[in-house]
Amino acid sequence: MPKNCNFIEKLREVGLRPTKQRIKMCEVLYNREKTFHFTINDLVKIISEKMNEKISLATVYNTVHAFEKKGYLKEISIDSHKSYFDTNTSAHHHFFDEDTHELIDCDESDIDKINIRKKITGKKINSVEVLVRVASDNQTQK
Amino acid sequence: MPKNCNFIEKLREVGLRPTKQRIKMCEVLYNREKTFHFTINDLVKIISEKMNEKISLATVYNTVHAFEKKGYLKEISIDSHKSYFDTNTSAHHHFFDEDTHELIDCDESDIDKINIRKKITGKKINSVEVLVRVASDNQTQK
DNA sequence: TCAATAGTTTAGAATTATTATAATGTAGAT
DNA sequence: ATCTACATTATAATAATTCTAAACTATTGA
Ligand SMILES: [Mn+2]
Ligand SMILES: [Mn+2]
Ligand SMILES: [Zn+2]
Ligand SMILES: [Zn+2]
Repeated sequence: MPKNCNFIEKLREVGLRPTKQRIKMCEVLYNREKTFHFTINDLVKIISEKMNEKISLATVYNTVHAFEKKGYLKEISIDSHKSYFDTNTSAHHHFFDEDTHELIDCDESDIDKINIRKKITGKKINSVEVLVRVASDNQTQK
Repeated sequence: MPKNCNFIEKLREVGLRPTKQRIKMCEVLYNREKTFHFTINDLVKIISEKMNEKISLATVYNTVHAFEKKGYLKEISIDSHKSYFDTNTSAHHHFFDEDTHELIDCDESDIDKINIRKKITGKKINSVEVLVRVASDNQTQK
């Protein structure tokens, strides 16, 4: 989704009513330079604290899932105890910082194309994604 | 963990008391030919239905986490709505069947070694795992 | 313009997964 | 056999998510 633009049109295009709440969420999610990785709680905090806008938690859940269904967001499974979402909806690889619990996108060029030799009969491959878990490299530690 | 063997010794070795419940769980988890992927609910069902053994849900949670901490089990994040565990505790790749929600191990030989060109300063790589999502390949479908 | 309508937001209740509590039970040591 | 630390259990508590039903709003078209 392009930045600094008419989210009303974008929402209409996919058949979502451009309500105040949805437009606000678009601003938070897509008015930025880089891919944004977040949890529902992150998003609620940003809207209520940084943007000083009252929004119901249920609406954030509803809207995030509406966006997901329409292809505006992608859910990422990294940590079974937390649900992450990603404004980059293409299949791509991630670094996951186990210290900060932060997700970082991996460029195409950072990892060679992955060749899968095994076939599962009757099944087609939908996506191939790599997760690289990293953590601080203090030799002094432990 | 070897199969058909003395789980009592194994448990003692890592400092877990070999209780009735833990031995039962070892039998379910490790008396099998292949890697076992399961959810807490799968495990409770197997113990109570197939093995006809009463066990408290809290004990299954406690014991799974005790095993995880001792390196007998590994948690796998695939689907943020469900927690999967794996009796194969080494870093390895998976196929995930989106139709059946089944996890399948990938052999070393099935995927070439993955070369990560990007470095994150001050961070070391803990693991590199690939998830291949597959689904039924019916041309007739949709 | 302005109701009619369908879709949306909301507060709060309900549900589900997981963890905590505290009483009871048991393994391992003496 | 007794003791003690640890484990199991039923149940309560918590946390994340979804449901419900009433109030609200964007859109349509008279
Ligand atoms: Mn979801
Ligand atoms: Mn866990
Ligand atoms: Zn991403
Ligand atoms: Zn596995």
